[in-house]
Amino acid sequence: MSNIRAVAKKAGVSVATVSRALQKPDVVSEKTRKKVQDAAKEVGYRPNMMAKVFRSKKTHSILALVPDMSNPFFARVISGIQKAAKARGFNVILGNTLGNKETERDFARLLQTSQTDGIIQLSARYPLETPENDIGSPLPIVNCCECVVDDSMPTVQLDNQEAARALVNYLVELGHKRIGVVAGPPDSPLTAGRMAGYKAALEENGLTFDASLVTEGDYSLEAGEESAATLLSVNDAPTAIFCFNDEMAYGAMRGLKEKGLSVPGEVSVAGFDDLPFSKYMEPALTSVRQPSAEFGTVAVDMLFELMSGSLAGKRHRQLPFELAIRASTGPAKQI
Amino acid sequence: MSNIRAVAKKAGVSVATVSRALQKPDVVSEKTRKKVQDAAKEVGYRPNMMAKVFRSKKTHSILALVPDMSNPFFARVISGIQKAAKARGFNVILGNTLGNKETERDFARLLQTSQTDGIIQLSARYPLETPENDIGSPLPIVNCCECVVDDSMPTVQLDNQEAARALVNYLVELGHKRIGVVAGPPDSPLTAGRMAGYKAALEENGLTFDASLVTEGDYSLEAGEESAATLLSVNDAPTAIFCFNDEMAYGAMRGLKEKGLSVPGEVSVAGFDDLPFSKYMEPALTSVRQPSAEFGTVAVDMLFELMSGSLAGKRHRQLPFELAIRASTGPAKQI
DNA sequence: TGACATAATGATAGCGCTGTCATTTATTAT
DNA sequence: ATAATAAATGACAGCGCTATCATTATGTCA
Repeated sequence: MSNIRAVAKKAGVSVATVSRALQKPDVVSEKTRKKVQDAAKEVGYRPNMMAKVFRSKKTHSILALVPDMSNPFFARVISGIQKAAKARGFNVILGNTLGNKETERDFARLLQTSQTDGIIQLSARYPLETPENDIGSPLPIVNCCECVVDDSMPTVQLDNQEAARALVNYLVELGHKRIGVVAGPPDSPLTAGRMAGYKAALEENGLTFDASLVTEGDYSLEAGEESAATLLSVNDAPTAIFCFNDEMAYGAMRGLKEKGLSVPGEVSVAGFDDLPFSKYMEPALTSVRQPSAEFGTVAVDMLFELMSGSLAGKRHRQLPFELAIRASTGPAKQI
Repeated sequence: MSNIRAVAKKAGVSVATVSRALQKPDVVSEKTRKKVQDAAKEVGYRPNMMAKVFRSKKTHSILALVPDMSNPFFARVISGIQKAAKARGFNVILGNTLGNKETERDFARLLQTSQTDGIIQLSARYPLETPENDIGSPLPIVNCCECVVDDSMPTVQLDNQEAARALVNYLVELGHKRIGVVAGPPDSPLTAGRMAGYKAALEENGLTFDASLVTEGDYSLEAGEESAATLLSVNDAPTAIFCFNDEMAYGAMRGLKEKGLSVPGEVSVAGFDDLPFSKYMEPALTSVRQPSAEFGTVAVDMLFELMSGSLAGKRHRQLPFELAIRASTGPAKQI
């Protein structure tokens, strides 16, 4: 593999000039630039990026930490991240943690061993919280989509509470008084935010919170199906079910139909995320739209500001949600 | 940031010994190994991976080239790739090409500039085919899921032709004589393979091929919807529609319902991929199951064999498909 | 015990590149 | 034309690590 020295020799200049001609073309004369470029082409020069990275201490790559790649919502966010990163000449390393704490830390170590310049994490847990990992200085990490407890971490998020509140308010307007919830994992701040919105909406409409109407799911299709069954077995079963993501809503719809209940005739179902599929479900799913790809873009923007030290006061950005009202929700069945 | 020299000093040994103690623990005495490990911990040593990579010329990363991350099928394959790579201590760099030729080449260049050890590509086009990129020696690339024309490239694939044939045969058994197709992009070998299977099945059942029953789609939900409309407008419209992926099948089902046609009562619909969603559609979608995660695993296995030079004779591996018969297909409507 | 093989360690070059500083060349002002 | 300034280039150290080879310590056997 030809190296920078071969080019220098061919072009009759020093290696430093070659490096300059290729990296910062504006500081060399047009004549030598041309000379170097020709020589590079002639000897088939391919810069060894690893040497460059090693020397310059910039990897030009960011790590995307995600609990589950096959989750379509995350896939879309990552797609946004990748596009934005590429536009800046950065690569994206994929860290699929499967929710595993150890794996998260393994990946986070990439940052500490200078294999990546920054991290965008799509989960709640701060991956570097062990004392062993505490190296004092703030690391370039941006949290995306999740609520985080640590206020100092830069975040891009939805106002989950407000979104949940809006959706539940809409269900109440339709006449629903018993609204079931298929929530996310109980320890997640995101779950907490949406639950808070749910409760707020109940309260402002004079409805009492009933813990038996709340189930927990892991965001999978199966979880939705099981939760629907659970909710139906409750005394005075709900006439509407609010799932904390669309996949669980799909599962719930299936569960309801298996019990012979029509959606939305007998039970309304709503989701969260508004995946592209949701429009195509039968009936089409009511959901809260999250600007998935934009999450990625904004997160990348923030990470770059953070890395360049120019992250202005606003460490927390909020993207707007939107209610996507479709056919899976309808007037409450009169009892 | 403490480096290897600091550790050496602390442990009272040479840097070479530190390197050995940490990289190949079995060649140093137990005593010094312990000494070095303690010293490393004490000074908070974090090896600079980039220096290591630079020196050893091994990046321990592979690139996954994929046309569209948000395609759930690809997302699952990548998930498999990532898991398998991680098990071998390798990272996965994500290359979302959006089908763009230039972008593909940009990413492929990572290999040539020693930023990655190998590539797994999930698209058909050979990314390094320009003369500029031709550096003679065979590069460590494995093709996954796609059919490739170039016989020398190692591949993991489904027998797409056989799978399509099996599915169409099944539709014929149900009594369908006019079977529409929503195919993939016309230039894709994968499309060609499945089309060949479709035609073969028609032929062996004494049915004549009718080009007006074939539409092309880009694997999107929308394409399926539009294609369904197109197929319905044909003279003597099909009683069954075979889509080359599940997403288009979802779209087709929606399109049919919009025209007031019942599935499978009036028109049967089948897909390809068998995404987890398909079981949850209403009606549940008949499809060809592809072992998505296993694709990733096997591709990684092959890539490692290729990189270590131990790839045995079999450069083409085939994974088994399975028909997932569900409610979206039924007996042909009698005319 | 001495001769030899083997295991463990040390000394050091250098991977390919970039950043710094010194030097040369071109440009402008006087 | 000369001095002062700016632009362009060259020389070279060294990033942190690993690979190689030389050296020393340890073990084995007659």
